[in-house]
Amino acid sequence: MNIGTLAKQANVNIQTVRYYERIGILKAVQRRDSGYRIYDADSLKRLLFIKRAQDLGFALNDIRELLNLRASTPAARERVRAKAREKISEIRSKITELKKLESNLKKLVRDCEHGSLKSPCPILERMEVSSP
Amino acid sequence: MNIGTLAKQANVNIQTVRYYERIGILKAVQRRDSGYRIYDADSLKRLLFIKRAQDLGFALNDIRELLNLRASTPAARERVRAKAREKISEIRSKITELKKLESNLKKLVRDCEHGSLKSPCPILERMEVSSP
DNA sequence: ATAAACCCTATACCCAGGTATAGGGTCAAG
DNA sequence: CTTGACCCTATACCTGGGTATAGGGTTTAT
Repeated sequence: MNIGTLAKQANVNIQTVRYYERIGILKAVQRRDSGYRIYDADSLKRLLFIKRAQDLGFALNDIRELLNLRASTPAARERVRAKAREKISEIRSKITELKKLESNLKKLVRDCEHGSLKSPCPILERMEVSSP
Repeated sequence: MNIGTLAKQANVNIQTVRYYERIGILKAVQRRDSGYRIYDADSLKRLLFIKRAQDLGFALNDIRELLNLRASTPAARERVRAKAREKISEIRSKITELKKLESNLKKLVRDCEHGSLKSPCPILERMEVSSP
C-alpha cells in the first residue's frame, strides 16, 4: 500500500510516517521506480505498535529499543532479555504510581460527594508525596 | 524558604520553578522587599506533586487541572468531581494498557530464555495491537 | 565593608516530536 | 492526454517543557 493508505489506517499524518523513517524508527521500505514507498501489513503493525507505546508514555527512543528487541543473534540474546526486564520494571513502577494516584482521586471524589461540610474538596492535601 | 532551597528539595532547577510560576502552575508567592520569593512547605508539596504527576505521563496542563480541583465553591463541586472522574478513567486505561505491555514483555523474556530453538526472540509478533 | 553565595528579570536557546509549505514529479479514470 | 488525487524531497516552523546567559541587585559571614 502507499504511504497515504498506511497513514490513514494508523491514523497518523503522512509526514509523521516519513519522519519516523528519517529518524530510523520505521525502516526504509522498498520503493517503486517512481520513488513511491510501498508498505505492507507489517509496516502497519509496527506503526500501530509505536503509537500504542507512545500513548503509554514511552519516548521514541525507548520504542526504538523495544522494536530492536527482535534482533537476536544467539549472542545478543542476553542484552535483549536485559532490556526487556528493564522495561518491565519501569512499567511496573509506573503502574504502582498510577494506582496510588487513582486511589487518591477516588478518595477525593467520595469526600467531595456528600461532604458539603468538609469545605473545599481538597486535593493537594491528599496528594501527599507517598514516601512510605 | 528561598527559591534555591525549594528547588533543591524538590530536585528541580531554579529556572524550572520560575518557569512554573510563569505558566501559572505554581502560583506567584509573596516576595520580600528585595523581590526574593518566599516559599513554604506547601509550595514544596505542590512542586513534588507536579513532578510525580509528570512522571506518570501527565502534561503540565493536565496537572494544572488536577491542582485546580481544589477550587470549590459549592457550585463548582460537580465540575470538580467530573474532572476527577475523567482523570480516573484515563488512569485506569493507562494501567490496563501497561499491564498488557508488561505481560507481552514477560512472555518475550520467557520465550527468549531457553528457546534457542524458536529463532529470533520475536517481539513485534507478540505486540499485536490488542483490539479484542 | 567586602566577597561569596544568592536572587531578580529578560531573553535566547535546546530537544523531542511533529506539522506545514514550496516546488515538483506520478498515476489512473475518463 | 489531461486533470485531480497522490507521492517525492527539502526546508521551515511549531509546541511543550525546559535550560542557559547576560546584566544587575541582595544577604550574610567575616
